[in-house]
Amino acid sequence: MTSPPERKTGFQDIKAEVTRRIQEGIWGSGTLLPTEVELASQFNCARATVNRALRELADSGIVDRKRKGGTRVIAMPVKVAKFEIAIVRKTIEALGATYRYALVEQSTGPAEAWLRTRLTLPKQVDVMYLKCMHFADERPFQFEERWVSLDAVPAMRDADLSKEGPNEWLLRKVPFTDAEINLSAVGADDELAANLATTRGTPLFRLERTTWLAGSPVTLVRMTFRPGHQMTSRY
Amino acid sequence: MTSPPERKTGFQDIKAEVTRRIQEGIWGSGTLLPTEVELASQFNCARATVNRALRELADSGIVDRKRKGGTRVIAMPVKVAKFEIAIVRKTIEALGATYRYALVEQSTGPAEAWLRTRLTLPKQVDVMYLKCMHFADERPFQFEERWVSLDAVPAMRDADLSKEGPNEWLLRKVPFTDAEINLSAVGADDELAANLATTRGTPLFRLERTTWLAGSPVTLVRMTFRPGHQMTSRY
DNA sequence: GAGTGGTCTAGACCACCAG
DNA sequence: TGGTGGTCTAGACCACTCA
Repeated sequence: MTSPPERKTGFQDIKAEVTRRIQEGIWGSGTLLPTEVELASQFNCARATVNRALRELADSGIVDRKRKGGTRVIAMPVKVAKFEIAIVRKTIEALGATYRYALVEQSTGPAEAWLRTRLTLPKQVDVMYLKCMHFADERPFQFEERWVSLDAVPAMRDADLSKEGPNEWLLRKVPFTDAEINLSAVGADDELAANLATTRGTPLFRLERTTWLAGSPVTLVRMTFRPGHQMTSRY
Repeated sequence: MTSPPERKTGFQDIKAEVTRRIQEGIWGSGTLLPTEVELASQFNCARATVNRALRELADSGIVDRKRKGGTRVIAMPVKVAKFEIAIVRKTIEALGATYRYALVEQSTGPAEAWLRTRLTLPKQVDVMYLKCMHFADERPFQFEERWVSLDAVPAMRDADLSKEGPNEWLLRKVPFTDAEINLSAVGADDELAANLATTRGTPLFRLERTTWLAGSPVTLVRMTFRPGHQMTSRY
């Protein structure tokens, strides 16, 4: 026989096969799939193998699983897109450009009302306010504004941010448990225009991230990118 | 003894404990974690349980795993943010608003050069071009432009898009295997300004998605949102 | 070559929830 | 309340890769 190696049925094969059946309409929207036991029998493998395959499909938002209810093909899938949020330096280096960082401004003072609201901060907490620039091949790439709770990160007072950006400093020093990311489009004001070498009103892509450590707010960062910046994801 | 229920150690407990140790700096950046066998022994559970915990942490971008190399804490983690991309109607209904859809324009013709490039289309393929609007409580919410390969979706020619948006129609009829999502900020041109009830130059948030079915391009959709729109993700 | 993670198995018990 | 998925176990073999 010239039969090829013929690998055994793995969870990846099952994922592929189930996906195929859904995509080809064999199992249309809302269809109730066979139980794990049945599928295991059909695929001639252990139930755990089927379980892993279906569990991962559920994670991807392809099917919905309920105890006793079985596994169903999701009718209008809420697709989940994963975006990789790397630190700016990595992003720039990935573009093949040379990275440079510059601290523009640094100050400390009590948190303003809007910031306390945004961070869920108790009254009267000191925050450090930072402005910095990230360059790619000496051209402006990203303007960063950041507010750091000195209550959560007292060591920030003594941080040397002349060489290393606050992002990397914080990543090294302070862990966080929760984050909220917010994407939007804004028009350049005079400061943004000046820093990003563009004109007032230019549409710019902005990413804001708020992070907490065990319920306590750590930092809010507002990153505004040079004109034309895009975020991309494949799945 | 008044000992509490004391659930057995599960993979979730292990995930939590490992996460804690990383966050508290017990296992700093780059640290090599104990092997699965060792951890299983420490946690008094089966290796498979540790395996699942560590595998999921690797999926989250917290640790890096290599055969023979062991499991390491990632130094500068590339955070993965998951954004839910629901159909517009769902998004609007989730806001508690009433959804309305309107088809603005529809035409069919050969694909232009830029589109062929964008979709990896072979020469001379007919595409359907669509413009539609999505309203929330009768106010403009999203302007949608779409190009559909009639080669991949011949049934599109006969689709009734007067009541249902092309997005929902396609989701019901045509599966896809791969997608690329692109986020950017654009300034409103005259058409966008008119459709989204704003003024020329207003910064707008845009989401473009290209989808393929088994390597063949299906559709490219360009969704531009009303001023102030944001996308949010928590993790 | 040897150590590590990747995966599968066969069986078991449990928790949730639709009928 | 019974059926279904959720999870764990103890063991096994394999595949990658580092030294």
